[in-house]
Amino acid sequence: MHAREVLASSGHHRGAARDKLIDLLAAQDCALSALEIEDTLRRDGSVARASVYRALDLLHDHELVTRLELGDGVARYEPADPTGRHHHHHLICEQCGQLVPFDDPGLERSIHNLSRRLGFVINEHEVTLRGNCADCS
Amino acid sequence: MHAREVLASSGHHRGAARDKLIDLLAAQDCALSALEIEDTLRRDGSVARASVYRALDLLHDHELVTRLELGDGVARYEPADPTGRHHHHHLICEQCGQLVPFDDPGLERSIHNLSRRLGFVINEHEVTLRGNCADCS
DNA sequence: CTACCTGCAAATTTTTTGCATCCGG
DNA sequence: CCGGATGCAAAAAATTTGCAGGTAG
Repeated sequence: MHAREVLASSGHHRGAARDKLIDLLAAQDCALSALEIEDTLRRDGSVARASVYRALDLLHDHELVTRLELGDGVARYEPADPTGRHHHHHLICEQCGQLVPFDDPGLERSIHNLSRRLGFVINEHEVTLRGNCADCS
Repeated sequence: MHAREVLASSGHHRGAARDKLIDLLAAQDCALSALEIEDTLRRDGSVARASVYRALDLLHDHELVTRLELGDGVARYEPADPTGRHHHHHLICEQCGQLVPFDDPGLERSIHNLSRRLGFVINEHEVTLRGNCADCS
C-alpha cells in the first residue's frame, strides 16, 4: 500500500497504531471488521479500539480502504485498489458462511452503462450476493 | 402486502404493533430505518422499539421485507416484491443525500450470467451506488 | 387455554468522543 | 515546539433480550 505516502503528503504524522493496522490490512486480502482488527493488533502490543476506528476512518476518507456492510450490522474493511485491477465484489455463502470475492467484467460494464442511461455520476459501487458458493452448490 | 396471510398461515397471531408496521411499510415505497419506523408509529399510539425490531425480523425471515445496509451503519427496510416486478437497487446521492431507487435489466442479466459463469447459486443480490443523482449531476 | 404478541427496561454490541499525554517532523 | 496520534474510559447509537402481562384464535 502506498497509504503511508498519501497520508504523509496530506500532513499526517505516523504512529504505531495506524502503522500496524496498515500492515495488517495490506497482508490480509479479505475484509475484516474493526473488532477483528482490534483483537489481532491487541495481541501484539496494546492498540486501542478508538485508534482502530480513527485509522480506518482516515484511510477511508483518503480512499485507501473500502468499507463494506454485508448485512449483519458490522462494517468490514479491505484495502482499496487504486489501480482498479483487483476490484471485486462479494458473495456471502449461506451454507458455509464464507465471504467469497469475485469479479466480473460484464457486471462492471452493466454498471457503467446504466450510469449513462440514468444520468448518474457513479463514484463507488458495491454488489453483494447471497446464496451458495461454488463448493456448496 | 399479502404479508398478513403469509404470517397467519405459518401460525402467527395478529397484534397491534406489527399490524401498524405492515401498513406503514406498504404505504411507503422507499426504505425506512427501524428507528424512523418507531418514531412514526409512536406518534399514533405507543409502539415499543422492541416490537418494531421483532416485527421486522419476522417479516424478513418470511422474505416479506428487504433489509438494506447502505453504509452508514443503519439497517433500512422496504417491502419485498414477491412478483419481482418492482425489483430495484439504490443510488445514494453524495450531493443531496437522497436515496434514489432504480432498475436496470442489463444489470440483472449480468448478475444472472455471472452466477452461471462462477457456479454460484444466488438467492439474493443487492447493488448500491454512491455518486450524484440525475438532478445533481 | 395456549401460544403468540407487546411494552418496558435493562443488557449487548458496535462505534464515537473527551481528554490528558505522547511523539513525529 | 506544534499539530497530529494514541490509549483509556465514558458516552452514544443501534439492536437484542428478559420478563410480566395482554390478546388472538
